[in-house]
Amino acid sequence: MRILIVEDEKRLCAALTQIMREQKYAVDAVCDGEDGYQYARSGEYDAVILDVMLPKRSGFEVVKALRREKIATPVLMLTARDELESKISGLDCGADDYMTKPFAPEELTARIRALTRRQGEVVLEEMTYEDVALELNSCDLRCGAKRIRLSFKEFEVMKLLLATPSTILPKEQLIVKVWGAESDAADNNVEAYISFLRKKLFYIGSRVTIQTVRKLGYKLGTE
Amino acid sequence: MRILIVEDEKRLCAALTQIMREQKYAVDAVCDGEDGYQYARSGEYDAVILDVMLPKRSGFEVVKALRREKIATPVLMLTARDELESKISGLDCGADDYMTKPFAPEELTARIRALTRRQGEVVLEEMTYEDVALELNSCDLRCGAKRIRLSFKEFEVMKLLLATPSTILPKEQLIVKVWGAESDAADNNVEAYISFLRKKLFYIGSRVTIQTVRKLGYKLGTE
DNA sequence: CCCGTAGCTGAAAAAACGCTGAAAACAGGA
DNA sequence: TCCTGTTTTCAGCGTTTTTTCAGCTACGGG
Repeated sequence: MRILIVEDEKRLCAALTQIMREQKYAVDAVCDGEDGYQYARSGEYDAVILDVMLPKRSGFEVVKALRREKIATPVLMLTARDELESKISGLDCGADDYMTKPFAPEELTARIRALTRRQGEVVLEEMTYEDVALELNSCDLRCGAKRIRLSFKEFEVMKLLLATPSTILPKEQLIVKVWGAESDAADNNVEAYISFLRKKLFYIGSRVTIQTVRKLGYKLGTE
Repeated sequence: MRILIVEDEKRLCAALTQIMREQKYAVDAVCDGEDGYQYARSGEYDAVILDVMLPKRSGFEVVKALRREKIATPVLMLTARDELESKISGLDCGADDYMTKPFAPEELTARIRALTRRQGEVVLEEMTYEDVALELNSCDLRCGAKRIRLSFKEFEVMKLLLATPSTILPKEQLIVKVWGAESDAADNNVEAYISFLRKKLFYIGSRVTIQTVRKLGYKLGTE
């Protein structure tokens, strides 16, 4: 779940971000109405938390503009207490809910839950190199019609290789990114996984290979 | 536009009725939870204003009962100020919005406008994937002529799986969306329901399967 | 051509993860 | 209240993933 926070007051913005992150939302935060509008119109968010008083464009303008473009992302407006007029115009502009400052974190999260309850999300993506594709949503490695499921760590390693297809990926970096900096994984762990991946690449009949660069690391190539 | 008001405090009830009538809504008012429930389940209202503290059945019970019967009429809950817990449970129970007492008439009308605006949304009859269909009104899972009733949680889980058929649905997300973010449901709860659903999919003879993606979650697929 | 280092890989052990049947706890309706 | 269907809990089991290890191969420098 992705949340966009549009709030110019630095401290509040940081607080909001933290609260939502704790609830496992992916948060982006911007601090003026123009940026808020530009980000929100991408349509990639599951909800927007929008202050009314903002530099450049007010929260009202932002919602109105979004709705005019048929962007239906739920919007929760933030208003100062005693700005009843704001509340009303906010809802009439097309916001889905509003909340007065200050507020309890629980209230915020409950409201966002209510707003996002009806959402579904669809993101399709894959990384490719030559004739192989790594399907990020299923962890499948595919070549033509043949496919095979990768385990979690295999997937992580393959992802890193595909991320920088032309450059050499040092073992050290693989260890840090896949096993974590703290871990005491040895070089041989990486070698084992490279071996697994080679078998799977072979199995699906790809002409992509993982090439060893002695003393330096690995890179993708073709036979 | 027809509005149902469920409020036991006589003066408040009269005030609400008057406010809404002034806005040209057709208003029915009842004063206990049982009546509120019976009236609301007729489904003939465009919105319900529902107090939490009510004789016979609490507002929570009423919403929950309505939602269980798949009555989607928007519900605005009324709670005393400082009953944050109530607010949260209200939204989690299936209410669409809440408002604290006392409140300004303009706020009430604005909120009702917001709630009734959402009515335009298209309501899906069923969600399908390959040879299975999930009937949203009856909670039945169907494959060809064979069908089986799902329990509420089974239904919720299946709905989420169907919402993103090609992508992996993490357990974490299932817990948050089905059990609620606050809940202390364990991974095993999800596993138990996946197991139930698999049995039912098998029972109706579908070729759809729920595939496990270790460490990541579940997704739908076919044998 | 030989040696030493680096890397590879099969097999097996260890750990993590997930599945499921059964029972208990719970909730709602008659 | 009891009964029924739902949800939670738990323990044991099976599977997959991950780690480990040992023997092997490939490479490059001298």
